Amino acid sequence: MTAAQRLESCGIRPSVQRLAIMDYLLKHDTHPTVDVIYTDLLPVIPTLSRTTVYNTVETLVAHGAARSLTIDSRNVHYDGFLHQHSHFMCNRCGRIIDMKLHYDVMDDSPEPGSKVESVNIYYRGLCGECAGHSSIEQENK
Amino acid sequence: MTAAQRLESCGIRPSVQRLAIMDYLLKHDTHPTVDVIYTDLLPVIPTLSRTTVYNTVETLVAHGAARSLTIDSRNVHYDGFLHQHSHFMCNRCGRIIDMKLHYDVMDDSPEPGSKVESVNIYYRGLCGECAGHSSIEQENK
DNA sequence: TATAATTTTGTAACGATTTCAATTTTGAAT
DNA sequence: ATTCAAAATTGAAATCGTTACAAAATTATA
Repeated sequence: MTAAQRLESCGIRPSVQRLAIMDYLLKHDTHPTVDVIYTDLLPVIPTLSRTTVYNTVETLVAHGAARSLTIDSRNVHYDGFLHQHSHFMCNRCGRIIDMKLHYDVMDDSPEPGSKVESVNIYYRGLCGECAGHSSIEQENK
Repeated sequence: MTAAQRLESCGIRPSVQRLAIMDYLLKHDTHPTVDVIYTDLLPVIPTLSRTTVYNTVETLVAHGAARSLTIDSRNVHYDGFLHQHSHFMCNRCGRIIDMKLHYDVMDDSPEPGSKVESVNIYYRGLCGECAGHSSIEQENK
């Protein structure tokens, strides 16, 4: 699926910036922050503003074209992969890795009358690379 | 379980501030932010500093006496209830409500060699109270 | 007591995000 | 095409949660 198709199917008007940001999310499974998106796209769109990236990811999430991840209390991360899946965040290097969902999520309500809209599952620990080493200083804490 | 017992069992030295904050977490299932804890305890401990609350909750989490919740991208919330459970955050009023865990969490690894340390599950939607109304302006967004 | 270690405190700094008004771009209607 | 209105982009300033830091206070130990 192209960025144009995703925007179209979510009812979002295309623009150079929106297409570039959507495209970035579709082509990277790294769950970038606003700042990463901004830094990586600046060479491509030299007039790009950080505010535009904030505005755009907000629009994408509001229209269901992307998902925001609040695993990391420091920054919000964004994910353009919409199929149901969970995440693993490495406590040492900070990477967020996709994981398959291994069980059926219940849609039970916390109290009568409430409506569940989304379910988020994430794991924390050490990724394969970081678990291998033993005494490398922590890049993220 | 008293605050003193919790600190003791987690190897944390007691102090007036630590006891008060631990006690606050044990007596409230509201998943307060640092600011809420600070504001509520200030009348009790007039000399309390916000920094102390930050330091203390960090100590509590580091020693396993409390848990931090990163559901809300705005603020970190804290939880003194240690049994395995999940959370529901209302998209309108912002409340975080405890939920039972309805299934076994798999401890499968995202990649070979990685080590899972914790699993977090949270739901978002509208709580019973907010789902009931239809057009009250949003207090939290 | 004296001394060292720990904890608390307040201020300043930091950094992610939001606000806002001006500018630019886009779309629709002439 | 040209004009006008609406929407999107931009950059600067403000906001606000959190962290850093050094001084003051408290506690533990000798």
